[in-house]
This record gives sequence, structure tokens and C-alpha cells, in this order.
Amino acid sequence: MSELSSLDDMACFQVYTLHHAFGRYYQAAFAETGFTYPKFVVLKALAEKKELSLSALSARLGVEANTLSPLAKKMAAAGVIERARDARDERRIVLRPTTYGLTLLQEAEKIAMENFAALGINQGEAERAIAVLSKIRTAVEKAKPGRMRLPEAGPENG
Amino acid sequence: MSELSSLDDMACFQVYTLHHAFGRYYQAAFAETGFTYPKFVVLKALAEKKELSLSALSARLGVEANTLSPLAKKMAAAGVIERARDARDERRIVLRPTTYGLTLLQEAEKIAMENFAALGINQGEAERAIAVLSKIRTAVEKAKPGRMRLPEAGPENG
DNA sequence: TCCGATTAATTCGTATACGCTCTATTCGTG
DNA sequence: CACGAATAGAGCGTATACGAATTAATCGGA
Repeated sequence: MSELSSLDDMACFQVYTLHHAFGRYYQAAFAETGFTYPKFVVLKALAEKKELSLSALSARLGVEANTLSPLAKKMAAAGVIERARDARDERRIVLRPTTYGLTLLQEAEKIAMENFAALGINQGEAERAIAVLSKIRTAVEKAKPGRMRLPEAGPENG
Repeated sequence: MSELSSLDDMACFQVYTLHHAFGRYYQAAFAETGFTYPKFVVLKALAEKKELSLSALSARLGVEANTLSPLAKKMAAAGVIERARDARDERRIVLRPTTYGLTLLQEAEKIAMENFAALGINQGEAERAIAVLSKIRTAVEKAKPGRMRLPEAGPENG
């Protein structure tokens, strides 16, 4: 258990690396549409719930609200979502996909699913892995990490 | 198979989300040390091979060289790694951890392992998931994604 | 040997991400 | 109802990421 583990044996590293691989992959897939992976995710989350406030979206995606705020503005400017203040609570911004957004999303999802299917990953295997990731995520989000401290000696030699 | 799948059932989304969760987690763990998760990964990759050129590191981590280039400069400035031109091939930059870097790495790894252990994730389960991620990564990196095209109609309504 | 092709690293512009801080609104308790 | 506490977004500065273009060095045939 306390063996020196290689980078490849660490969950965080595989996630790190795969995240970037997916990013480049989707960037290529969406290249000429102005779409990106984060925008796709936002749109899909909104479509699933019909509408979400910014902070609800933040909780849903596990991404901070200040990251989503400008993203939502850009998507609204592109006509993909609608962005309005909640009359009930003037603090809240409510996001909704537009009809155009839903059309785009449909197309994007079709491509995404075709592409994933083409990878030839075993379905059951993938599902089990996904479940484990979800569990790890919950644990990581809940946990307060032990904090690293600097050793006494600074950098002395090169 | 062609059911509408929820965001939670998509491998890419779980990876996306967990990546960010890990990022915040490590940022907190390394907060007062100036260390970050990407730097930790770079240092560990170098330590495992003793030294790597920038492009070899890029291949190892699955991150583009132009991302690592400034990162390496900052790490060298911090005295964590050494950064030198290869006399054999003047194009190459060779990166090596310094003694100080190795000390730091040791401390960081200790914390990382303790923290992960504290998550209470089943070991075998985690290992199987990691193996699947690795397989998916290979497939994704190899694949040429089908490309999405824009539907005819632009955004008409809000 | 020499010159085009390849490879290595960097630079540039842009897109996500984060934490911190600030403002505006709403809530809750007296 | 009044006022401090909590919540929602937004703005700021910084750190990673990417693709495309650039420059410098090496390689490989004719």
C-alpha cells in the first residue's frame, strides 16, 4: 500500500490525462461549430432540467459559478441559451436553452455518441468505471485534504 | 444503446467533473507551498525517468509541449528542476529534478497518498477503474472523431 | 554535399478554471 | 419592521490548456 506508485497507477493522473485527451477530441469534433466541450456540457445540463440558475448549474457540474458566469453570457450572445433575471428573486440568473440551442445539442449528442461507440470500449466495463469515478468524486468533494508543508531547506543547489 | 443518456452516464462528464474536483482538492492540499497539481505531475514524471526532454514529457503526460514549456521555466526558476540544452542535439531541452525538487516531491507524494487513502475508496475497484480509464485514453488519443456540422438554421428566436 | 523535410521548442491569441473580494438582494430573528 | 447574516452573481488576477504559426537544429536523399 505504501509502495512507491507510478503515475499510471494513480487515479488522479489517469483522470487528468484522459480529461485532456477528451478535451482535444471534442475540440476537433466541434471545431467548425464554435462549440466546445464545456459549452456542450452546460447545454446538456440545462436541457435535462429545462432551466437552472447559475448556482444550481454550478452545483450540477461541479464547476465554480464565476467560471460559468462568462460562459453563460457568451452562450446567450450566441443565441444558444436564454439568460434572464428571476423576477421572484432578483439575485438569481435563470438559464434556459433556446430552440436553436436544443437543435445544436441534438446534433452534438449524436456525434458524441457515435464517436464514443467508435472507440470500441466494452459497455459494462465502462459503466462500472463510471460508477467508481462518481463515487470517488463524491468522496473528494466531501473530503478536507491534509495539507502539505514546505521542508525547512529551500533550494540550495541546482 | 441509443437511449438519451444522462450527463452522469457519460464517461467524459465524470472525467470532466472529477478532474476539477481533484484540481480543487490538490490546490487546497498544496496551497501554502506554491505547488500545484500539474507541477506535481511534472516533477513525478521526471523523477520516475531521472530526466526527460520537453517533448518526451509531453508524450508522457498527454499534454502539449507548449503548455509545459512555460511551466518548466517557472519550475526551474523555483529551483525544483534543472533545465538545460542537450549538447548532443541543440534543439532539445532536458529537464531533471533537483535534490530540492525530490525532497518536495517526497513530501507531496506522502500527502497525496494519505489523502487518497482517507477517501475510503475500495482498492480493487479503483484499480479496475484506472485500467479502464487508461484503455479509454489510448482509444481516444488514437481516434479521429467524426465532426459535427452546423444545422442550416441559425439562431432565430431567443 | 546540399537542400527540402522533419523535429524541438517557443510565442501568440484564446478559452477554461480557480480563489478572493465586492455588491446587491433576500432571509431571519428580535 | 429593522438590521445583521446568508446567498447569488460578477469582476479581478492568475494558472493551465489548446491550436496555429515561427524559428532553429537535424536528418535524409539526390
